[in-house]
Amino acid sequence: MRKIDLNNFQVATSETARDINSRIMLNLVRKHQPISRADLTRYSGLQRSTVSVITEQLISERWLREGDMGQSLRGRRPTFLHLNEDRAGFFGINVRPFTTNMALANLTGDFLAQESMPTPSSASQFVDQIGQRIRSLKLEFPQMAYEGIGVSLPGRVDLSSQKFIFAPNLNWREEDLKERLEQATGLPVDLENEANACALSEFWFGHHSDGARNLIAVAVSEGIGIGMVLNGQLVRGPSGLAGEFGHVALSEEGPKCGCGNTGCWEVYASNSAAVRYYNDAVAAGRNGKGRPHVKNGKLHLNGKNGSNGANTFEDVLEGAERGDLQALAALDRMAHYLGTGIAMLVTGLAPDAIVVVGEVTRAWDRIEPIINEVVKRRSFTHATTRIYASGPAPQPRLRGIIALVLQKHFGAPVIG
Amino acid sequence: MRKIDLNNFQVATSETARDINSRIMLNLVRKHQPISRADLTRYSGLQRSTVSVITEQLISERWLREGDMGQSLRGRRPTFLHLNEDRAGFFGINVRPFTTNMALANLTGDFLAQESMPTPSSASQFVDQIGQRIRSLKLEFPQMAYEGIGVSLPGRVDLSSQKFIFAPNLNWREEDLKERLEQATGLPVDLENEANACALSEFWFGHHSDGARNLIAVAVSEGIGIGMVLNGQLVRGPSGLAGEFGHVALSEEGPKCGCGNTGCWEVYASNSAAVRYYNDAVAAGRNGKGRPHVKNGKLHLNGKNGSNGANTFEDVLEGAERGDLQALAALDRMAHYLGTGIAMLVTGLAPDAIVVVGEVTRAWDRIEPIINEVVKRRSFTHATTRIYASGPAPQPRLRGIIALVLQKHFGAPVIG
DNA sequence: AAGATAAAGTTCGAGTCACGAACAAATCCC
DNA sequence: GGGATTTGTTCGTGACTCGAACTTTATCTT
Repeated sequence: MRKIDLNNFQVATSETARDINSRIMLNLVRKHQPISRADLTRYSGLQRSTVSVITEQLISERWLREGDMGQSLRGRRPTFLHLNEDRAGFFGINVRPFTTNMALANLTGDFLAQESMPTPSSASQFVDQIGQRIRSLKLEFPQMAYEGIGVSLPGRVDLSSQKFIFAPNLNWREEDLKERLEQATGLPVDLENEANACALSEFWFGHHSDGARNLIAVAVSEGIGIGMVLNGQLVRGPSGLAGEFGHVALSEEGPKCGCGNTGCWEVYASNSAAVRYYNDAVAAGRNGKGRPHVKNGKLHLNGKNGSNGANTFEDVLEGAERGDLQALAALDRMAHYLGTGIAMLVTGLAPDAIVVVGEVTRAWDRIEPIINEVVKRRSFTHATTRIYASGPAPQPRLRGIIALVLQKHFGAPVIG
Repeated sequence: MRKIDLNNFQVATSETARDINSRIMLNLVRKHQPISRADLTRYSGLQRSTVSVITEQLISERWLREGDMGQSLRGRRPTFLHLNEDRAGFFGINVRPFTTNMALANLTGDFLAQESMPTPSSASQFVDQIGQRIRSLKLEFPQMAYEGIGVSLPGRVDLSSQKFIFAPNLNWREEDLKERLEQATGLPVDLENEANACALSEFWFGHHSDGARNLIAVAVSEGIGIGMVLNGQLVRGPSGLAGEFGHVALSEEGPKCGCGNTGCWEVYASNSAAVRYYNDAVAAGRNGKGRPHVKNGKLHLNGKNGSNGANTFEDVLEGAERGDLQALAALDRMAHYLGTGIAMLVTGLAPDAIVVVGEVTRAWDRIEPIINEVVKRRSFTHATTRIYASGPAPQPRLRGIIALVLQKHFGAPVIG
């Protein structure tokens, strides 16, 4: 039950009922297509007449289209309805520190086109380049009705100003990206944190989560970001800062983190942490020791990510695939701490599922049992959260940011 | 934006709009009463005619009543509307390990009667005794229309079966309390975890949280329970287990907790923990030492809560009020760890506010600065969460469980 | 082959609802 | 007392869902 927000509510008009029921129809078609009007009445509980009128309207607005006839044991054969794949173009843009991906998707969430480019060094250049690509894609697919743009960012987006803040790995200035991109393209733009995008992707496209309304995405890269869908809604907190579990301390003591705190989860379990473990082990190996440096009971931090030894997380992963013992040990250690943090999420939020996203899932076979063991040992035993690597969808962030824009048409209208 | 739950949704009928708008009216009256119809049209954006019809209906159903005339600078004077205090009796029952409180509240949430009794030793006796008291209260207030019963429990309630599970401090068997109480009283019954009740109390009755839609309650007693309101909704997780942050480990090593894990937050920061600190200090004092027992780097656990020295948390609080240094040290230590856990919540969920509930708030002046210092140092600095002790409301659990039942009439109808 | 049966889908009148204009009531100012 | 102003009500209109009746298109039975 939701409390009505008296600072920001919507009264119901005579069109509200149609609004709600159209959304329900769209969702039923999305889930069950191809589906007949008769089945829609059965699933929805609405009257046949009402379903007829609503679908007629959705067809005339090109959200739905009629397809083939279905079979029936006796009586008139049903006409199948489908989502209209030609309608509604959504652009999704996934900005990562070095690479930016872009896709054009239709109503069903399928990608019609996909592009990749080096991430520009400033927001201005980004707006220019994206604007240009969108214009040329629009020319390439002239029959689409374009609906909006979603941008996934490696940082948090302030909810009220829609400016993005905190992109430690992106050297853009805090700018009004949303408005500038809207002006450049003439389309509505939504910015979102990448972990939130991953959570949305699982929520809207993950078939396993059929009835799951509480999902958490753990986006592991240079840091760790958490995206939460609870009660079927993205949890962003009052200003968009919710989800920084990556900066929760796993122990009172511990290595210093860039955020000012010490012992943050992401200092132990991010890609950078694995690189550090690996470099330390390699260095220690050269010194004739078998263990990483430890000074007064604390981990020894070798400056910034992988600066010592110049290894990258890619190197660690490749090493592990080759069977390099030091790389495997680094990964195992990372997995152990991933498990520790995930145990915290399982205990505190008891979601249906937790999805791990990031390069590290390439080594999922290796790390999964470690994570499971730690979670089993260190979490509240009654929760039955499933933990898995982000599915076969190649680009969770990109699909998630598409889900964000799709939501506007498939989500329940906010009333009351 | 909410995704429509296709396993469990509600279509809109012709009455849906009225449903929604009535709720909005009720909420506006609740917030602004006394208020005129004219002001309701201004706040709501509905037409004067619509407001007239809706209020007339709400008055005929006795939700609202007309009151005095208001003033106006010119023109006809407005008729004030109020919530009808005589309508709608809600029973709230707060079950704690030793004492059970009960209250009868009206639409405005004011208590008309309040009772207290020792907590029965079994659920059967509980149902019998409560049934009897409710029958006699109904006779005492015959004009009320009774709407429901809410029960706050020191444990978690399974969402699907509505059985309560996990009441480590309550020796009742896992039983179908809900149905039995409904049969005994003829009223709908809702069970809820006490921390969730506290969160609801703050959300519905805390005037400070005017626009706050993300609140967390930290209920500190023998253990630590967390109740979360995020996006204006209680977060219970798929089966009602969300909120067990009390069993998140603050460090890899640490004292064993009853849950099986080690180093749980509540082992460090609950009332029982403070008693343990105090008893250890007293024992150490007798041994001529000034510090608690420590064995191989771990805290020394003296059996169960306060068994050594037979002190209670009440003793610690009284000791602190008298200025007993050992009691003050125990409290300070508890406060430190309360801060550590709260920092986790601030970092991970960045709510508008965190409310601390429990006996420990009697020493709030002492512990607040300690908590604030730890939170400031150990949480993500960008969040602006306010932390305070549960307000002057004498019985947060009781008010919260009333809020739970009130929600049914003031919450937004679930559509789509 | 004709009629019965059944399922899909449409049409239409009735009831509910919010809207908005017109109207009635109450009060102040000059 | 008359105009201005604000509150609150009445009533016709259009949007919506409902449900019954009806049409269309099949299969099954005899």
